[in-house]
Amino acid sequence: MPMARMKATIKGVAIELFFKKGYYATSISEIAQGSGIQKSSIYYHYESKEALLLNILRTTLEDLTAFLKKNLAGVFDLEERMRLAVHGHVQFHLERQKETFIANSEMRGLSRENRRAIVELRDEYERIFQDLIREGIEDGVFERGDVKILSYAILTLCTSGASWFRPGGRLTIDDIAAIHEHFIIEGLKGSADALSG
Amino acid sequence: MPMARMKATIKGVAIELFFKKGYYATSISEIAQGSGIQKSSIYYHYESKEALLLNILRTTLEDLTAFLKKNLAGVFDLEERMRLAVHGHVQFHLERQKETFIANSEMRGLSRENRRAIVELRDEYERIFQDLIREGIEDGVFERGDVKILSYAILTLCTSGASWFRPGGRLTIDDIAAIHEHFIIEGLKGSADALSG
DNA sequence: GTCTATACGATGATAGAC
DNA sequence: GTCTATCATCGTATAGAC
Repeated sequence: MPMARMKATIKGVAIELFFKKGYYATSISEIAQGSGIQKSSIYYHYESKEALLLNILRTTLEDLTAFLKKNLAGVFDLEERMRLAVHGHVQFHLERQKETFIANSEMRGLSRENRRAIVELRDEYERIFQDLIREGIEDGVFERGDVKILSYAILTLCTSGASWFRPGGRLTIDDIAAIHEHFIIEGLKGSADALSG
Repeated sequence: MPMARMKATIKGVAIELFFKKGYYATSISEIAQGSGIQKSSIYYHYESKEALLLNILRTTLEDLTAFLKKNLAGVFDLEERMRLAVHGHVQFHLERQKETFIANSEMRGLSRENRRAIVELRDEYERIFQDLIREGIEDGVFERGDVKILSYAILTLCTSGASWFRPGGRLTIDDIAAIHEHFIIEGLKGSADALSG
């Protein structure tokens, strides 16, 4: 098997296991077994267990941010930009449920320097939402409110779907994204002043 | 030191460590060191590491449910009941931030039977919110909507404060509870129909 | 109730053959 | 690229003295 293939296989198996059992509870042996190789062979592809986790977290956050920027490109209406941002955020979190769950829960498995790098990526993503809220308020599209708290509330609400969503269930990804999109836009326009304290 | 005291000390140390490093990443040795005893002495108070986790999860969920029921006792107006439920939920999650974080993230550390028992406690709590939403809709106080999805959204939103709240910061616990209370009541009354898909 | 000592398996990681 | 063999360490938990 060519290296790139096995490297991707290992990553896929790790995502499944980290999602199901958690990073610390998953052993290199289990990842090797799921990949059909011996545990020592893992180290040919990844230099450590933490490097494997870091790879998962980094690509997930990079893909997430790239997806958001792509969705917003060429759109200038602020309400429409927020709708697209929320919709894309929900969509990505449901389509890549396992990776985003890991990204939201397993940062403690990283060393200080690695964690710093990942937190910076996450903050960059959150800043896009905070800018959208700020611009919307300045423009009068949204009511006044605490930008940081609003952004946390929005992102948490949208991410939450990932914990109960089951593919093939009653609602499609687009249904759920639409529900959140509507709810949040209403909240930002109508009740945002309540969030300023 | 009398047994009850040390048992509580161990539990307190475990809560700190499980919150900071996670259940699997925390060793019995570390808990012992933090408690000022040898690791073997832990087993005089708790029969296993999992029993310690179970104890934390059970008391947290039992206290949470008792707090909610106490808050709702003697109040019959449905909007007021929902306000009190949200306010109490936020308050408890901010006052006992570490325990509720553990309760929300470390259930995977339990065996199947123990997890079943804890999930049942959690479901009992969530059912109180779902009943409130259902009754509010039937009474015409809230707009129509999907009761389960609404309850998940409400609980997630309120719990989220626990991940960024820092005691002594800009906002008090009551401030944050009031913000959420207002935001959710507005959502239930005004935009709830958006959540029915 | 707490101690010292220890059993015993599993872990992440490396060395070197093929 | 993958294998076998192995290392050092640490994990939970127990036995028995005090």
